Amino acid sequence: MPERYDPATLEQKWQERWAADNLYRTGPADHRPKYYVLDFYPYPSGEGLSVGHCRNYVPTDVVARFYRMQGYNVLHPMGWDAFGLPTENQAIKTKTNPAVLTRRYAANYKRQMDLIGASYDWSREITSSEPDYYHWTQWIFLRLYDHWYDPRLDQARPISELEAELAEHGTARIGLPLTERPVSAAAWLAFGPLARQEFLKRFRLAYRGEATVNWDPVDKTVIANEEVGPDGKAWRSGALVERKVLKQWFFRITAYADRLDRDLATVDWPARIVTMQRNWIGTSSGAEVIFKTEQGDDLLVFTTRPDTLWGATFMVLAPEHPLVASVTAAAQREAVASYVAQAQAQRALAPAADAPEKEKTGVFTGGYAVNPVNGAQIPIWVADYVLMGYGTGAIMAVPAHDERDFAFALKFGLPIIPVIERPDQAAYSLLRVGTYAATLPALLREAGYSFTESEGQLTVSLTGPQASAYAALVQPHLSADGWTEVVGSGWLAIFPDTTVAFDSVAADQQICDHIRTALQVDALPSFMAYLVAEPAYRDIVFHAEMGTPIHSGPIDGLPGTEAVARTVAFLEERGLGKGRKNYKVRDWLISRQRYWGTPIPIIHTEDGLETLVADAELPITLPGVESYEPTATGESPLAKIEDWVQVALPDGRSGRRETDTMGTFACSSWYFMRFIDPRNPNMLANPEELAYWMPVDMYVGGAEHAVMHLLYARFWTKFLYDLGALPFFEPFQSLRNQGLILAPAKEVDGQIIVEKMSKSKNNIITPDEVVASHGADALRGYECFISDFETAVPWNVDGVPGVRRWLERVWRIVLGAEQERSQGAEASYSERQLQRLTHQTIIRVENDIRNFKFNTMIAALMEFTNGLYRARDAGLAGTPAWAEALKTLMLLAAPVAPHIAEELWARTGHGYSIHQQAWPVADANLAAEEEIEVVLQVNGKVRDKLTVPADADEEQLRTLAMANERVKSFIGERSIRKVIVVSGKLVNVVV
RNA sequence: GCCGAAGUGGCGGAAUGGCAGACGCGGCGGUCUCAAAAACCGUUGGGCUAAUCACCCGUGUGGGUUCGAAUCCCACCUUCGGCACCA
Repeated sequence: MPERYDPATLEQKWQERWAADNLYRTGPADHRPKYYVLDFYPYPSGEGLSVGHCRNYVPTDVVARFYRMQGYNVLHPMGWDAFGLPTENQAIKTKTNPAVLTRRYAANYKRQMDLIGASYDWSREITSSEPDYYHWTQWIFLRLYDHWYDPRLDQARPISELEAELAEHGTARIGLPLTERPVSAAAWLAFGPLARQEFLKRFRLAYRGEATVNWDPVDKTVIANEEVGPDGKAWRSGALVERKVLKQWFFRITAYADRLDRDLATVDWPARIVTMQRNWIGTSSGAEVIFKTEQGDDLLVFTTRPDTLWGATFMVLAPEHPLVASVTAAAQREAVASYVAQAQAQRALAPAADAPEKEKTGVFTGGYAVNPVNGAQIPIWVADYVLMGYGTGAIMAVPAHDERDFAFALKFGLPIIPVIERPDQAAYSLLRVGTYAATLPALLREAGYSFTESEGQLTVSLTGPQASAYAALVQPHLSADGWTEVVGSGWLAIFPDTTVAFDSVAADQQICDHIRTALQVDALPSFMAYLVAEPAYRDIVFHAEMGTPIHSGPIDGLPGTEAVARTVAFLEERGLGKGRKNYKVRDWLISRQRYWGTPIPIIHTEDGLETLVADAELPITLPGVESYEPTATGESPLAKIEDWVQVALPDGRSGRRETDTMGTFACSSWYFMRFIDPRNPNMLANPEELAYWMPVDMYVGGAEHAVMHLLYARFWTKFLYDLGALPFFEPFQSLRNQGLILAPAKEVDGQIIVEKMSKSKNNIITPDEVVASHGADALRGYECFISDFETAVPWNVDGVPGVRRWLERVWRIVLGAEQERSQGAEASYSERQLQRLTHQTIIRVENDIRNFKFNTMIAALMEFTNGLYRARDAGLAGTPAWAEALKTLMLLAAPVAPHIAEELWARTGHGYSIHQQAWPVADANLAAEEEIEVVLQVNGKVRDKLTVPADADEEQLRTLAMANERVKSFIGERSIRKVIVVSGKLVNVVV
């Protein structure tokens, strides 16, 4: 009997040997093809790794080992995304330096990664909280600050080039949006330094703007969104969170929005991630539109839906809008003044975060503007739901297709005219009790309309195109004082004497007059106000979707996106507006009022100017201090450290350092480049090495990073590309997301409960405990085998022993085939069959690794092992096919089970190391089947199976099928309508 | 609310237009053993049945496309992930 498989001893032995030999050290660029396989940058927490994290690290390790055996130069590094809130909070709590905590946590992660046999090149380990790393985060910040985005060249350029252009031409050639105030060359030259700084802020890719933070009034600190409960109270203090506006740093990612969207076409990523990024960026073709006031002023609005312009029935100005005074008619002056004053008073009281939507308020100015597309006079209102800081501070209101405008129009009785067809074309018509003839229901049924009846009231469902036919059918059967309408699509008001299309403000008035008379009421502000009050119509009166325009003159009937383009062209031809792409994505807020982050290399001088820290002064390091407690002012703890904050500039001026630090997304936006040349003191990374190794070939991590991290990293990569620092513009060629591993399912009161692993639930399973009981190879195998790679799945404690049993079987079949035989009957298995299985398995395993099907890769290896047992019982041990099969099994198992593979390799007399061997090459001829099973179906049901030569053609299959007794009996007397033959698969006889 | 996914035996899953349930866990029966464990062999979706013959049903629910649907389309239900200061 061979020695028992003892993972604890042999795993430790080989891990020490591999480390001593630097087996996984990656050299510089060479002649070989490269493969860069990277895990998402982990944040080392005090809790260490769970088996859930290993779902990421094991598969990438399998891939790295596989590509090494394929002859690639493989880069497989690991480092630590170490700045951030959890460590800082822990530091405050335990009064320990966060750098010390980080090193402790990272060392533990590294120990665990070694424990599971991960083949990282630790000589390239990086930590983003170390000065030699964040030096280059700061370096990139300085370049962002010093560049602007030129839309004409579609790339970043030095800000000095913008200054030169401004001095010569002003903004005339830059193509500013209409909303941006232009500046002439003379005006620019007349600007003082502060005015220039303010102006350039609008262009810089890193700039200081204003943003609202969550303010905890008890702890007197800025807190993260996740530290605010759903009730708007701070987790720690329980205080009601307030909002506070601070000056903060942003990166102008919006400048790159178009390229970030466009270049998604060049990457191999899961489709859902691409879609999520596209939705996040949210490109839409909007327009700036000029409305003329009665006084002849231009009233500029921005709209994301130019296709709805014909439905703009009023305008709304923010209370602070500069034109409020001039458009207000004398009669309304007092009302407007008092509303504006009230709105301003209210704004001073910062509303709580996510306050429930309050009732709309507003006041009519008495003034009108002209809708540029149809010349309609539309009233101008003032309301506080329009914000001066957003867009132009004025909107065109399209109440039929914008929810806020809809609510506002209903409240103030303004007309609402639908101008976009519902995509589903659904419509309802309500026939009220006593308004129609008794014969009508039968007629409707006969005509094919479906309707429901309730207490004599009929609700008919139809579609827009049926509206006029429906009107013609119903009208003669309405009682003299009755009426009905088609609502949702088709839009008609049907009276006994006339049918009115609901297509304009005039029609709205006409319909209202009719209904007023019939209902004998005095006031009915709009047809829509009447419809909304009718429960049957509640869900169909309003929609905000894209669709085909109606009641919109020249764009009627055009598909949505074309309608937008046509409208923009219409406006531009007549000088009434300008197309402008609009993005949902907002600029990236980078400031954190925290200690534990990368310092921002900016100095604020006494005269109010921002000064860059010189490259030679980098890195600006964090001061070592005792206390990381936040200040009471909202500034970061750094602000209290006077000897760090105060700086004297070489020119004699004095200044204060920026005390905000960068959020950690900055660190993780370029780390994949630092791994390529991690110790370079002179530059971010050597350009030749970058050119060889980038982009990352395979990037693997959780789908929770689908949007932000990936978008930010892509943004920085494109920026560095524009600078000429990189020869590529997409950082991650292929991306895969592993599914979450949940805690083992448990049964409570008959209910199966599955939860996330978490410390608070005390249900974390660590790799340490699994390795201790079953070994790293069994853990690795089960991580692969547990489920499809991308699927979330609960851990099953019985799964690891199953994989362990497989490893035991591999151990015994390789080392002790001759000694052991099954007691069962003599098996029949040929050498040729074994050979075929060997080569089929090579193909399967290889394809599965390439396609991230690690679960079926393990299944293939298990089937191979089962086949070897059958072959042994058939007496094949010792044959050439047997020797080839065993060698192949060890090589194919090496990526997933590196320790046992290395041990067996050594014990079977092969040279160290199996991980430096070439991957076996499959022979397609040896793998080919000679005979295949073909299914015979009658009417799609399997009735028999035939074994035929693999190369049997369609005609042979058809003949065999028609001659088959079972097929004949199922056909019986019926005649054959069709015979479908799929070579190599089946014959289906249709009767 | 908005955006994005996923629903298949007792359990994890395989099959992505062509034999549903590969592989493993668990269960059942057996071999070995004084016995147990381990290991090995066999069996294991449901119904009907003397039967492991045959037949019928079966991939969240309802409809559709097709000679043929777990797979494609529509609607619904349920569950999960993200939503910009956790990373």
